[in-house]
Amino acid sequence: MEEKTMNLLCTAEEMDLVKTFECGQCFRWNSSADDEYIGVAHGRAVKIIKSENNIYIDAPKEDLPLWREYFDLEADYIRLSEGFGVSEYMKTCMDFGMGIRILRQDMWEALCSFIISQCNNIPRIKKIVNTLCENFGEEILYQGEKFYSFPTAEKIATLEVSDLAPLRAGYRAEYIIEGAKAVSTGTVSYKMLSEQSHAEALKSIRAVKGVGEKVANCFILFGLHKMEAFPVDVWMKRALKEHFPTNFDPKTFGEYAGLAQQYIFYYARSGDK
DNA sequence: GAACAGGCAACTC
DNA sequence: GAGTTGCCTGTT
Repeated sequence: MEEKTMNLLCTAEEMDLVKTFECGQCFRWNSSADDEYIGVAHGRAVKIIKSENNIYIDAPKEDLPLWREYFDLEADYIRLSEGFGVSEYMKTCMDFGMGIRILRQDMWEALCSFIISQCNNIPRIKKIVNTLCENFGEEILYQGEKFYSFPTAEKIATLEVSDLAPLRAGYRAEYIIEGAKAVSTGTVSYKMLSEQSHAEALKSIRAVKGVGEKVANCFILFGLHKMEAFPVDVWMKRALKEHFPTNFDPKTFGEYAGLAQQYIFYYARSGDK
């Protein structure tokens, strides 16, 4: 074990590794053992573990602020949830999902990943994303194993659809390249979009071919960390139909509706309903 | 082999 | 603007 730089990140109560990494928001974190995940973010491979009641990360002390930001640990999710209402159902969802952190992922990585997600299940999304990184990312050696950074939009923008054939991404390949071009040319920029309202950002990102309502909202929530974004997929449709009035408006949840969405979504996907 | 999947664009009315 | 259809690929 080369864990000489393990540093305390937060308590296990603040962040639940399984919930955070398995709730469908990210595709590059994998369990490497019990209570242990390895992922690639900020161009580095990093291990994170749960021990006793704490979460430790294999990163130097000076990088802790960076990782605390990535895991959104400065936000108090209990307080952000105050507008979610007090229905039994919402309480159940929140209890079940407590410990989920909405990651501050790289904008381009989120855009690309959720373009790939359309009409796909998580294992296949992970496989395609992984192949994309292996083929076009930079090699990262970590604890004797090879990992790969997420390729830059600039790099992907230079490719042809045929170059992406190894991904087996099907009709999404064209959309990946369209997204890469939009980001690399600055048509889509973090600065611009983060300064826009949710509605404006939605319009901006939907101008990219292959980005519809659902992918756009995932992008805004996970790539821009605008918490009012409320992605509705088939799971959410089912849950909303069952537990909320017809024509339910996410605005009811307030400006952190996206967090409510994650709690509902994660609970719906758990199989308990 | 047909139907379908965590969605989208293009087309129809 | 609401509804339908084809799309790559993999799985059932």
